[in-house]
Amino acid sequence: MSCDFAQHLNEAQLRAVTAPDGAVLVIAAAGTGKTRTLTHRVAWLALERGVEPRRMLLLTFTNRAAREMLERAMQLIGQDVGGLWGGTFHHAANRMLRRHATLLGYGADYSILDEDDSTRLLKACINELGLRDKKFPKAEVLGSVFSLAANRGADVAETVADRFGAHPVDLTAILKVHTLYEQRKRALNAMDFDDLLVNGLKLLQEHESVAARYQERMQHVLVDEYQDTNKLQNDFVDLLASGHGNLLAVGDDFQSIYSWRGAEVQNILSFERRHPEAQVIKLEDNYRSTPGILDVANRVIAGNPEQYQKVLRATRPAEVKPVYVKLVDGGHQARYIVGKVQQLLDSGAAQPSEIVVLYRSHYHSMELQLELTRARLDYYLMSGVRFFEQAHIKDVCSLPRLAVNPADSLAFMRLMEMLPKVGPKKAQALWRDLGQHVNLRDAAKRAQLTKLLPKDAQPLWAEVDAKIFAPGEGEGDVLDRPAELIFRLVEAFYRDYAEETFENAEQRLEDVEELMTFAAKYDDTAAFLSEMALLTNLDAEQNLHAGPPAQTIRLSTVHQAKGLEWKAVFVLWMVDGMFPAARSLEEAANEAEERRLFYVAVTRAKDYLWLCQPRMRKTREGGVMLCPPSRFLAEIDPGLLQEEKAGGMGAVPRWSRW
DNA sequence: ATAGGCTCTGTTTTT
DNA sequence: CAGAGCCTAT
Repeated sequence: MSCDFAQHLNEAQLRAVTAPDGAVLVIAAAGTGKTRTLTHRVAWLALERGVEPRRMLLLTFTNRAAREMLERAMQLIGQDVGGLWGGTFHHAANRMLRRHATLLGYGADYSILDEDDSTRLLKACINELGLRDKKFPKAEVLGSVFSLAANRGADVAETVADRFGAHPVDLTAILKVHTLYEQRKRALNAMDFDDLLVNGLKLLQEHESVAARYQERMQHVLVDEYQDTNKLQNDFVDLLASGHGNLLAVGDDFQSIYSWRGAEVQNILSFERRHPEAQVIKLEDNYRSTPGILDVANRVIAGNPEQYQKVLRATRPAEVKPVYVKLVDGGHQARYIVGKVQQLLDSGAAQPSEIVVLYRSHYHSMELQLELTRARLDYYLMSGVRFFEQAHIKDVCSLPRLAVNPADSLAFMRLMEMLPKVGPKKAQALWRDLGQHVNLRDAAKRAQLTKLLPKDAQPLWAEVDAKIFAPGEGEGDVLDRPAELIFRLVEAFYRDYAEETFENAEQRLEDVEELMTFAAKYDDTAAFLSEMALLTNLDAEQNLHAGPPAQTIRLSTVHQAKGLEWKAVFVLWMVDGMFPAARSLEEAANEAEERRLFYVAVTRAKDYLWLCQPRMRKTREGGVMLCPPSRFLAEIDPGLLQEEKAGGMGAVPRWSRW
């Protein structure tokens, strides 16, 4: 049952793992065994220090990271770590708030609004205030500014003024929208993603007994990806650990890539100031990449004058240098990559699952997707579409949502708008006439609803209602069984609706099937819904489709590739305006973050790295536009790269129909 | 007045 | 590929 820590770890890792109580900051450069260190720390605390897993809190950036670490820790300890809290900040906050929301004036069964819900609600607020105007900022834009303010713990007015800079905006009107939005969320008994963090922190700050309870319970707080914490998360962690001071933070300031979401590199840079007795341990021995790749990585990041200077030290033998290819255009780039992928596969140099193509923005992968399809190469897109935010998933979840939270007007309207002759206006009128509260357990209320519906919808809904609320064979209330609830809605109504509404109804109904399988694990509708809302697209795919297909190459944004590694990495569109992104460069300070993003891309590679630079791109009007090479390429000494000539326009595919 | 169908446009990164 | 905006049918 014991575990030989000294044998599994290098000297620096071992110091981190066996550090005594108190604050510890681990600066873990890319590929230096950060996950290994964290999981061994958990195991060490459990085995050598006798800390029960349930007294540890492990905060991670993604659910995937949490799951991975818990699994590994479990293997090391040789027993279940079920009691260990592990997950994202949003998850941890939600877990606390589910228990104590009433202290903050929320109902215990509050809904969680995803981004789509938030935007809709904001739109409604803008309309209601009569501000819908070409010149008034769009709901999406306001949403992101409000969110930024929340995550920075900053003043909304200042953030808005800051964000819009010189552009003339009606600050007073924007603040009115914000106030109304906050009121509406309250009326809905709902929290958006930011509210989870805001209220999670507020709970601890304003309710000493609650804070004491969790401080007592969480004897050790461990935080992953610390460089990407924002003000709220940082305060949350500091507060939780303030009693015993047992806080272990792991991060790499070079990989801070979420400032646009309110992440504050200063949190990691000022850690020592805030925790003067903290031990600081640097991990610099890289086990992932070849020296050639590390040379490039070190070179790239040298352009950023951050505080914790560190050099990635190679532990692997030298092999080939990273490749730099100039290409004619996006099509050429796509054909080149497909060719190289085929070479890698044919030569046995890499398995499909060991290959990734990275890019700055989702749409950069369009041409490559076409080309891969033509070449009949399967690929797995780490997509930008969030599973839960797809229309059909939200449609079927609107019923359980309303079941849990009778004040959730968004869910109610969504449900009603699927009925014939019911659009936004009618749905709103219904909501008003029903007293802005629809408790599905109340049969009289449901009857009243049916009566208020337009004639075309009445018989349909009456039947749906009857089928959904028919006394079931199963035990307990249907409303408490999310899978059954969704199943009944689908059978009574949604299957037909989907077939009439969507071109790809079959596909969507398959998604719904998978959703039901997932839902079946829950006998608590509220728990199911918050889990759904907090799942990212990646997590959803892991959970619902039993992981990505093992034998396909991957396409991913650099952001989503954080924390992962592949044998062969291609980086697309190394062109100024795309990587770095034009919009990021509008503010000078963002260049450094784009550079860190490039650093993240480079350090994903274990053996092979290709940097691709097309010379031109298509414009909207069908013309072409010359692209200057990415400024980051110029920062790399030419000697560190091997330049490859990609012949002509690339081979024209044999089976091309054009 | 409102629902629903049609066309056009324009895309950073995500818990 | 979805969302805004316009048009038409009720």
